[in-house]
Amino acid sequence: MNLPKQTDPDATPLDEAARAAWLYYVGGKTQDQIARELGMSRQRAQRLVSRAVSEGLIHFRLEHGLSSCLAMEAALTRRYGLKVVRVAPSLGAGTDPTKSIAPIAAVEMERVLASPEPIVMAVGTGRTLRAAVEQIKTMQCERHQLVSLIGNISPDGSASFYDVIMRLADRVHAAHYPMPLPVFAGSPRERDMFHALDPMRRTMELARSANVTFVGVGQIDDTAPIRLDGFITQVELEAMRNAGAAGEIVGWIYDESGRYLNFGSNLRNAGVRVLPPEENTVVAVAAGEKKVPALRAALSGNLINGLVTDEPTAQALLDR
Amino acid sequence: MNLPKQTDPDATPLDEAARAAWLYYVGGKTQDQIARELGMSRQRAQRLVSRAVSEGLIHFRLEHGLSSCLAMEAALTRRYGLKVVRVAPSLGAGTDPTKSIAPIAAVEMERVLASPEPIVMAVGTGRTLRAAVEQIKTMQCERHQLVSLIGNISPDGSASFYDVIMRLADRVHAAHYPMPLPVFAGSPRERDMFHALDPMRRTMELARSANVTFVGVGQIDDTAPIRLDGFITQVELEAMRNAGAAGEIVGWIYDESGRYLNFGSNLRNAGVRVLPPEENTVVAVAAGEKKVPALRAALSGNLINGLVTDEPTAQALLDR
DNA sequence: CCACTACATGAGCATATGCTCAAAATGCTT
DNA sequence: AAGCATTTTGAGCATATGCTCATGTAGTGG
Repeated sequence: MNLPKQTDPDATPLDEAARAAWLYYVGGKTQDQIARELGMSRQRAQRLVSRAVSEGLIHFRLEHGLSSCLAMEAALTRRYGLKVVRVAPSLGAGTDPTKSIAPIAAVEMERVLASPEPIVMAVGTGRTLRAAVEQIKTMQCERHQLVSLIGNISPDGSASFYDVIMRLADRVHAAHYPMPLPVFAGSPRERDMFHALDPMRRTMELARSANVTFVGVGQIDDTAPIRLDGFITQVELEAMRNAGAAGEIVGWIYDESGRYLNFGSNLRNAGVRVLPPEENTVVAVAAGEKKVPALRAALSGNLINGLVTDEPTAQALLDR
Repeated sequence: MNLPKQTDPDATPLDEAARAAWLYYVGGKTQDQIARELGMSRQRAQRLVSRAVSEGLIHFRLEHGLSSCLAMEAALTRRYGLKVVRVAPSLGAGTDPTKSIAPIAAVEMERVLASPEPIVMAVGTGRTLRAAVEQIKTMQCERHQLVSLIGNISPDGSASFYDVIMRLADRVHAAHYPMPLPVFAGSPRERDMFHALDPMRRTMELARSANVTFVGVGQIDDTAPIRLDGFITQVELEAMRNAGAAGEIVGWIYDESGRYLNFGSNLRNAGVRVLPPEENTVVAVAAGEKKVPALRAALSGNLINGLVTDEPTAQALLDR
């Protein structure tokens, strides 16, 4: 056995965690061995490993497509004519589906960003997308441009609630264009004023020219994120539901056949809405029983031509 | 809790292993929970997880460059003017360095193969390279061409001892050109006869035109792989050592300043030797104390302009 | 149809892991 | 420099993991 090494003096705490995780997962050593090698207590080694996992320093990636998931991907492609489909294995009914689709969505985003041609990638917001971005590996993407589809000022005035674009830009080192706007303007007139600003116009134009777009999908029910996060009021939500609201993408509410409502909060939405894609690719990242109607509507209205979801959701979209 | 699911009737054993590993590593569940969810005994779940790891269905990847390794990479780049350098964290003095460099080399090869332009990748053989290829993820690389630098018939007549190119082609679905040749011909004349064959000529030409080359590096001492695998005799090895042999790349032996010996077994080598790269990239994948002199020689003779190695080896190459 | 090999299974157990808690260290404010 | 809050540390312990071994089960060749 080796003599206990002194820990490198110039190692950051994260370095130590990464090294411990490397020894544990790649080297297959026990935490006891690692502790001895690194000259620390076993508990400290244990904490470093667990920290590395929770901080995302080490990633687990399934390199084997599960045949059941592959079958669903093929079926979804056929049924809805999609360009991009990934179905993540479920983690069981009790678990937040975000946990399973985030790593898969991250791989898909990496694949897109690996393109050597300069691309414009537009992104929405939301918990799911945020989780996915956290799992993306660091890359050098100076050639690409990232643009947000949606304002980054939430109703309480704080910037960046689920600040997807900034995190993404951090990770992949690309030029990025957030929208210094409220998500919803106070009135249609106020929104028009914002839109008249020159830099805003340019950013929105960039967003509309995106080659690839990644968005979340919100359900319209009592748990509607757009309502829970305080973007629209309960009253407004009810009105939209009565008008046939079925789902929402970057705050734009559409009905069950995927047509945007020309009504209510949509008149105040200050962001860029996603239009049925032609050459470009629009990938929805969403899973969960509650989101099935919203996804079905977006798919039948061809608002999206790509999907990252999990097994139960895929199954639900295929049933019937 | 969920009712125990019946295992899918159409799931292959590997599918089950992959699913168990997904639930374990990505889902963070205990093997007990997994066993219940999948309707099997805990031991079975345990075996599935361990199988998924050993079969490489699940990969562990460090997403955080250790500062000490990054520093060495920078230093090696500066010292030897390299285009590609990766230094893997060590797994401790007792552990086979192959284990640590294989995953890093795999990432590097994936990066090269991700190129959308068609490329020609030449590969050597060896334990290390073979281990790296096993860790490469499956890809669709129909646009690329893979070519072997070295015959695939070993001295005992069996084809494919460390059949790197076939495995690689399997994984990445690219056109591939092995060399249906013995590694060493019986005599220079016999070698010339092989080389006169038309298909052989074309393959060798392809190999010489490679954009990127990945090779192992063999030491020339009592543990020389070229000797242990029975390619040359002890007597021949001694003669080469006396003539100044310092290392070997795809069976071609070079001296301490990286010049190929015009002598002995080199006169019978039927493969394509690696020449000092100009536009193209030649990456050596090798680590271990024993390989340091061979690596140093290859580096100072500019036989290679890329290196994947581990921490102690990098340190040794930088010391002095 | 039987004997044989090779591999899969579950029980039992030694060991590894991760959680909780109290003590110690660190940093920040006054 | 003292006091307070926050974080880090290791001990102890309950639980999870993985190994060994005895037994079972399928597949193969006589």
